[in-house]
Amino acid sequence: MTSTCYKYLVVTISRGDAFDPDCPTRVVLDRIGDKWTALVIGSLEDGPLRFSVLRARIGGVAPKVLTQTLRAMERDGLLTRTVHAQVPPRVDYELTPLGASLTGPIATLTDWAETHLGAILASRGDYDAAADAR
Amino acid sequence: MTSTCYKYLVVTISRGDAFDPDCPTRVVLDRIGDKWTALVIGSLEDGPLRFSVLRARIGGVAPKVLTQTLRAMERDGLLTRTVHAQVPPRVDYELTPLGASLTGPIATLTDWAETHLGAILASRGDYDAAADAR
DNA sequence: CGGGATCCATCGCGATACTG
DNA sequence: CAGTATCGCGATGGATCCCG
Repeated sequence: MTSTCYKYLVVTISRGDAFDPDCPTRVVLDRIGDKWTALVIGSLEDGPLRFSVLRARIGGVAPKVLTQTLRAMERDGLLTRTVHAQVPPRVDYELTPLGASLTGPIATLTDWAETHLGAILASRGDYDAAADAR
Repeated sequence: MTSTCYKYLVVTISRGDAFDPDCPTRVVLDRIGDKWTALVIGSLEDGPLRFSVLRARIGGVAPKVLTQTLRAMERDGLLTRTVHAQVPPRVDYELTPLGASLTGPIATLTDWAETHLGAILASRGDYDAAADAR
């Protein structure tokens, strides 16, 4: 961790305002840390999808919430929203280059998660067992 | 994104239960996506710190919330909590190898965030300006 | 000093119903 | 089809007070 951004994080920590809304890591974490954004990115990796298909692929997401997620991502320039003037309505969502480039960092996180999930789950088991014993 | 974990994500998506609590990416995202965990990891990178120092370094975090964060991280095996039997009490927190290894993926995310923050903020500005115009 | 206990504000998220 | 409107729950995070 030697990037300027990390320095920024350290600096903001020492300044006591690490939650400066312009802290890059915070901005990104607030976006992909929500419940559906990472899943949307994964679903759109192979190409554009329309609203209903996206909704079916992800499963279990309420229309309102999916709309919220997509709007936030559009606002951040992660995807484009294309309305086709026809009946019935058809709206396509497609990752921008910016959004597609986020798959890299997510993959890194995903690889780490896959490698270490066992350790995390085991640690949780131990911790809870020790707590129960008391 | 060709890891097994990503396949797992895709599979769980197609199964409609992508929020299976055992989805590795979800577990990790739920932890580092919270408000303070990433900051704690950054603060502990250079060595162990005691509670009060950690609290001062991060700034703006309530004792209760910091305790919650540290306990969750301890439960997941990301750090160790060492109570020194002395008066006044002294408790040290230190990253485990597992916790330290998380700095890699976080750095990747941080680098991406630093590189693209400008584009995100610009996109937000455009989006909001267009919305205001209406 | 390092919390535990309690109360509380906020907000993400979800279920349901309705519409251009 | 692709949303919007409304209602409301539950979890996170915070403020305050207290204790070993």
